[in-house]
Amino acid sequence: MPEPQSIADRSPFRSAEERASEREQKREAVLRAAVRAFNAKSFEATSLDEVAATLGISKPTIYHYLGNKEQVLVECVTRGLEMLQAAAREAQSESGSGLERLRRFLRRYAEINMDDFGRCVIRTNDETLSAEGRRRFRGLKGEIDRAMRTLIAEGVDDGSIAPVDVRIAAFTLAGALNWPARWHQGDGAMSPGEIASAMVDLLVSGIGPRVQTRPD
Amino acid sequence: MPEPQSIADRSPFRSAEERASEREQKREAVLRAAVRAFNAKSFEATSLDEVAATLGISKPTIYHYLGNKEQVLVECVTRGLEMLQAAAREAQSESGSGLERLRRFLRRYAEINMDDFGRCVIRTNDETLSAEGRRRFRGLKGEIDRAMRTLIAEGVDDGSIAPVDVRIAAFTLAGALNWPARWHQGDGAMSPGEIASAMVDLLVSGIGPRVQTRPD
DNA sequence: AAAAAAATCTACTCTTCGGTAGATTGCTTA
DNA sequence: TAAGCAATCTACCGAAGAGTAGATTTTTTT
Repeated sequence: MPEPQSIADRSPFRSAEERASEREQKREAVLRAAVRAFNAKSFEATSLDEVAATLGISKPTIYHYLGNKEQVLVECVTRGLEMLQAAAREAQSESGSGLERLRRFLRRYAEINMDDFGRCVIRTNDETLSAEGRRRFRGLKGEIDRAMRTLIAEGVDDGSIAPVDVRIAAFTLAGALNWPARWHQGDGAMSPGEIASAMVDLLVSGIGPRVQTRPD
Repeated sequence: MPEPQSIADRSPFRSAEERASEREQKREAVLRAAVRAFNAKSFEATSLDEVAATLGISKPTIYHYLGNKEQVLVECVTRGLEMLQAAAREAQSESGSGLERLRRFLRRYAEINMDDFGRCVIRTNDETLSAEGRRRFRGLKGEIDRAMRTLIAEGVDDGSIAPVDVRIAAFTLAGALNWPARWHQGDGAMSPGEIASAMVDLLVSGIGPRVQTRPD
């Protein structure tokens, strides 16, 4: 029994848009495979031959979709940085006390650092990049760092955050929430969201004994 | 005018111990130069030719003192890990509440992570190492991690630390205090000790608003 | 003084890997 | 149907860098 619908769906004659989108999908698949390999070992220790092999293709095919090895990395970190940037902009446009907005941002920040592309941002050190890539990378990271400091400062101003040294606080929070990029494996009992929440709660409350709030 | 004392001091005829110690000094100089280069870029991106050049020697001379490139790295991380191990043992043998002992340990932990060899421990990921080196590396790191968790658990038990999830707390504290290995440069206004203290204080108190302790 | 050992160098080898040339296959378009 | 273009491959080039061979120089020992 013929199935015309099905044949029409997967006709071998693609339209121009379909071809463009297929190309885009392949490009994305290359980036996804590359970022996983970079995260599993390191950018330097990963060869494009290895990345190609995991996709069942050859190295020149990667060059058909991306200019060179550095560009592969730059595209990966750019994806991660754009996620972080979006989170930062969202946090800045929200309502609520400084602490509430910082909390939301930090949770999202931590989650992104457990994503393939987010992990890559953390694990990439800018000395790896060419002058041009380094400029861009630092610029975007700086923007995210400034957003975090602004949120902290606003919380201090409105009293929702203790009067901390903003610079030290930003390093401490970012450091704690960057670290999952090094150990989180995607297995384990807790989801990234649960880990993020637990860590942020701890950073807000501290590990010191809770002050006994006397019932009135 | 002859200076017999000075000639005796720096006689060209060394004793056996002097020769052994000179060899040891040269070996140490190689490790110090290597760890600085590894920290500035990365192990993979640093060639032994570069390391040799900073010492004004040639690559084969490095091989005269150390077996191969991996052994150079292993020696560097071992030095760092031994410092951490010493700090962990000290913390466990001290007196005081769990929180007090944890604080002292964390400050020392953070300081070591701003030292050349400590930074190298943090920046080295075990996938770089051979099976043998990896086993050793993981073993020592695990010991330090267990010590931190034990201190946290003891603090929870004696009430000096809030009833936190020990695993999450260990990841959060370690992550925050590992991060200086990535950004601390040795310049900057604050000393490693000051940075360590400020970060630990923040982690203990949290960034949340301090509960107003009502005067009685 | 001769022999042995230690320290160091120059000049290699061999492998890995980024990147390219150019052929092949097959779809698209005029 | 011919020309053009997209996707992919095999086979290579050249640079970098880990590690070694073996010579040379210096120091130590006998």
